[in-house]
Amino acid sequence: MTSPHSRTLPQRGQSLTDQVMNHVRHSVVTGEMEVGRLYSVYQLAEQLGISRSPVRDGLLRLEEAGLIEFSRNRGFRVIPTSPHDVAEIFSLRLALEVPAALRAAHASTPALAATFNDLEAHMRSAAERGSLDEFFDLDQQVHDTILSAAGSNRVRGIVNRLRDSTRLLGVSTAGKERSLTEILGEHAPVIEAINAGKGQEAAAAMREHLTRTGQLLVSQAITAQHLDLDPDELWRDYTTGY
Amino acid sequence: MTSPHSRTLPQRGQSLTDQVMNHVRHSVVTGEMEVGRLYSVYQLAEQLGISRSPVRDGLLRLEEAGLIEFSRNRGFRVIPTSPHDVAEIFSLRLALEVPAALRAAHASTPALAATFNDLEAHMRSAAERGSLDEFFDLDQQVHDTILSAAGSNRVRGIVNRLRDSTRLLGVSTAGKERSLTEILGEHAPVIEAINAGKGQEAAAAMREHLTRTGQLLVSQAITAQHLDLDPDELWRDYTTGY
DNA sequence: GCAGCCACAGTAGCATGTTACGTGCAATTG
DNA sequence: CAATTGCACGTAACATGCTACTGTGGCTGC
Repeated sequence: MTSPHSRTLPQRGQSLTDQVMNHVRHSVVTGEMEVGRLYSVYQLAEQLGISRSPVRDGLLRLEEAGLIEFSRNRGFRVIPTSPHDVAEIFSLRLALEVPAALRAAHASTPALAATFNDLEAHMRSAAERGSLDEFFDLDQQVHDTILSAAGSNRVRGIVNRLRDSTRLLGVSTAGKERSLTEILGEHAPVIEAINAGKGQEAAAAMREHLTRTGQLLVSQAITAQHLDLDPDELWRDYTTGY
Repeated sequence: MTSPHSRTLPQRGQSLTDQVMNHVRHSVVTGEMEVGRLYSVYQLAEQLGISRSPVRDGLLRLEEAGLIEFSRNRGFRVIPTSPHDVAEIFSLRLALEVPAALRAAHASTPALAATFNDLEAHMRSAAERGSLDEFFDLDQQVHDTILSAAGSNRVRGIVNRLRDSTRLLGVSTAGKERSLTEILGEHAPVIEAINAGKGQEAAAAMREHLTRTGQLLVSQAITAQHLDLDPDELWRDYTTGY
């Protein structure tokens, strides 16, 4: 059971700890692991055919990131992402990524523009094919590239961590292909403004994009969890000031 | 040495892992551990008289927080905090804490005001006694309380993690007692505005406070590391847009 | 029927053995 | 003398044994 059989494809550089983290993240978005249900380190280690150490290490890091929660002597569970959480996360992204777009515009280069155009083309392709996984992956890359161009390396890490918490909602409920081309359409002005070096416009476009996406996800979270909340009011509560 | 003797006092809540994290943090600010030098898990475990597991766990979490860095099969080292890092960190805090001050003002209550006044009194006392440790501890509590009142729980975690990275600079170089009363004087308007429910004023005062502190720390970092940089220019580079 | 007690199962946390790998050094060779 | 290769050492990463603790369900007594 714990022997190193076929599954042990080490996949260069990728430590078992990282693999565990990816496995859990992936299992959550695919629904393989239920939110709220208790799991144990023992169980997961056996399932993956590895020992408890890397499993424990990975889970500890996921706990640090706020994705899971340990219940003392009972196991761990995936923390449900409430509409409040979604609103808070997007208020954060507004605070961080809107200024980053402005800064990225000021640091615009031809090489950067080429990267953006490339990413945009791929996104269009993914959207037409309706490939959700790929689309969201590219979406993240666009945002990451912007943050990188803005020289905000710490923000990159923070935003990437926040993304984990929202993705399970995003992928599971955003089944509308219409949303994909819509989101794509929101990216264009951001990229265009950055490439043109127009900071204020880039910031405004980014704000628009994040606001739309955030409001959409908040609404989806509310309906998915059968809650009786006013999405607009909730959104306003959390984004006031940002 | 490694046998389960008297040291096995269960000690509520405080796990060995946490103790390790605190030890490393403390050792860094006191200069007991040199920035950039290689240390090993083995070494540290023996020094603390515990096994490698909790040491490793704690260091892994510190790595996640960005305080240390593992070099595969070589050991770990404390990551140096460059003036650029300081500037980036404060640009982040500006983006997060200024809106939080505004939100806190909107959520002001008498109980909150009492907490603030209490903290302020303690800070004054600490400043007069020149107790740096205590002062910075209280400073952090003030900021934490503001974030808490603003309902930004994720921001609390993020800011607290950022603080670790700047503290080693702050404590080791900010030896001037003048700075303490100065910082204290900057807190007053923030607290006052929050208690009065005046959001805009609270935000402006927080911006002022963070700007001053950040610029001071950037300058200190530059001189401490004997670099030839213009603090104002560096500061402007990182805080544009925030 | 209810409350308190107790025994049980499962878990987190810690200790320690094991393995494979990166690094620097020294010996060897062209 | 310089470059290359082989080797020894120290380390991270992983595996696994162990123990104390805690929440849970069944049992007993009232």
